[in-house]
Amino acid sequence: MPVVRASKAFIPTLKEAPTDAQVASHRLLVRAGFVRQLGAGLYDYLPLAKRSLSKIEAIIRQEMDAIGAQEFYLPALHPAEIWRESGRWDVMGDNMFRLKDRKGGDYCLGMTHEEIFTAIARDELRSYRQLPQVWYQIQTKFRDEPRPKSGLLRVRQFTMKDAYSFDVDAAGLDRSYDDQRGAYERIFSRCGLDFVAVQAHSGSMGGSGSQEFMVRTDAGEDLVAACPKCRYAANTETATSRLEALPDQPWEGAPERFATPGVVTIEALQRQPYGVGARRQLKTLVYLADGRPVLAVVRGDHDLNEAKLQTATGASEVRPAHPEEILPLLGARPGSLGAVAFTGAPVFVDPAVAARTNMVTGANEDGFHLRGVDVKRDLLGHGKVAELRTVKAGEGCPRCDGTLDVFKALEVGHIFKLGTKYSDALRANVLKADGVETPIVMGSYGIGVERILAAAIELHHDQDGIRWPLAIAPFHATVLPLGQEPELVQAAEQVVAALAGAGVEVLYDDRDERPGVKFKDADLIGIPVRIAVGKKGLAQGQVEWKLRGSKDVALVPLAEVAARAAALVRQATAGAPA
RNA sequence: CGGGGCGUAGCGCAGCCUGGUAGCGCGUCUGCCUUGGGCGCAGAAGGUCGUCGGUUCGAAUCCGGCCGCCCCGACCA
Repeated sequence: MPVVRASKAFIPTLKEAPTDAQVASHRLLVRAGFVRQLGAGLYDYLPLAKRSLSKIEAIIRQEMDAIGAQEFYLPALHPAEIWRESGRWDVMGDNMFRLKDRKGGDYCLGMTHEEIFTAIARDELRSYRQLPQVWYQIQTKFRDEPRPKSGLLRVRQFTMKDAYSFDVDAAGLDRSYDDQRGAYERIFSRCGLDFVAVQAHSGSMGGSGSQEFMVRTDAGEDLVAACPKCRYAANTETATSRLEALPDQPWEGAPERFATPGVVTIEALQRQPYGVGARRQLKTLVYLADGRPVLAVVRGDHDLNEAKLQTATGASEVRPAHPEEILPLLGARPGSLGAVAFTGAPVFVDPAVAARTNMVTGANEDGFHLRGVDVKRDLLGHGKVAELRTVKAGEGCPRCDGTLDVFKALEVGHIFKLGTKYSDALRANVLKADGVETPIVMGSYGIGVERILAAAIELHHDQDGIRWPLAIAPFHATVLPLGQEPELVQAAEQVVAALAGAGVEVLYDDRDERPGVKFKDADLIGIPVRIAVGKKGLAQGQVEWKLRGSKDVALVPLAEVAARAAALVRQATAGAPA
């Protein structure tokens, strides 16, 4: 095992981090000399980072290979045609980096590789006998994120392990999907991450089902709803909850229009003289789904979830309508909108209000509302029930009698049952045993490599720096001679040689620095085992053994450290498939 | 895309309001000193003040355009 000497290594640590680093992983990666920023969402990975990233990739490879997945390496530069075939050249919009070649042909930088892998399957797979196939690669992806942020957590160029499964039928897909899920659990565990697998929104990938692997951290951008009593856990983009049924006072006859001058908020309608509780109001929101207007109706005190609206409409993109788009459509401004008897656009109604009666909503006339609205009678004739609202912490679990917890989380992996969306689009078919041609049933499975790195730091750090899980630490151990005296240096080099001989990866801090500097850097970089060689200990033939995660310092005979470190490394990196 | 902030030495910042000398800390280099938690002393190097234009005798400072970066709201590994 080669030894790295700190005096020669490029490990540019900093006393102060740039102020624009907001999250712990970003701050520490910069301070500890792992990364530097090149541009918005673009990072230089320096040698320390490269070492850790390579370890993460190695774990991913081992687990992929263990379930029979085969590694590929495909281009990151794609001709536009293949994306046009699947229809995603347009769907991906501004998130895709696009460019032209010298002849004027359209190209893009790959955001993901469903199209490319599916094209290979289409061209090469003919028979069900060749299935299942599970293919993967570890490769660079490019996404022109509207807002890169949080260091490595949201960037424009990143490394993804993406895998694709090809089966004859849904049962085969289920098996491939389960294999991947198992591999993902082992990968994240081995990388030292606590994670939860949650039910997820499929977004632009399409398909029937998907799960995200989430790391619970405030640095994350997703919200997960989870039940501590049962296994239920879902991204709030799909999570549902159990709500108490609300009693409604009876109301005879048709809705009644009443004047509400100047009232344009739920809040205002709650106040006197109206006194209409938010839970008795219908909130009507106007959105454009792929450019076409739609209405979303939720309870007054509930929040619309745009991802759910996207699912309900089947659109690839939804956005709130501008006020000037709303007025001509509904004849009123926001604040007086309602969906009663409105057929000018599709209407979606949240289940929480589907059975309600005697509700109040806008009359589509500025300054007027309607009361006595019976949702089933007045809205569901033309409208459709669809999950639209965002669940909140404290609501009932939809699966048991528990109470939902809602927390922030970072997505590190996502697995999808794609079905035949891409095989249909690209005509990737095989012949079944009965001689009939059938579209290949696909799954797609992604892991963000740099996100694992950053997530591990979010989970494992303290005031002094990073506390790497041993399996993905840039080095297993660091050896610090606490002075330049020949006997110290000689003893340190003896320890270093023994460690290297025992298969331990060592950073040897041979710099002519004061002990304080070496201790600070060792803590900052976060190497799991620190072996300090000082005069006092050496007089007894001992060196200091300290683990980054603990306060305890042990004196260990010089001759025993290597075996001790090797045992620790063996134990911590166990779990690799044979 | 909507809103806010910033751009001055490698890093962190002051100077700008009220135009005229570009400064501080850390880091770097040299020497001495020190050697168990980012020591101490002395000396030194290092800046087209993001960029283009305007105002002015004179612009880091005032005005305008552009570029870049960060943060807050809608997207994803």
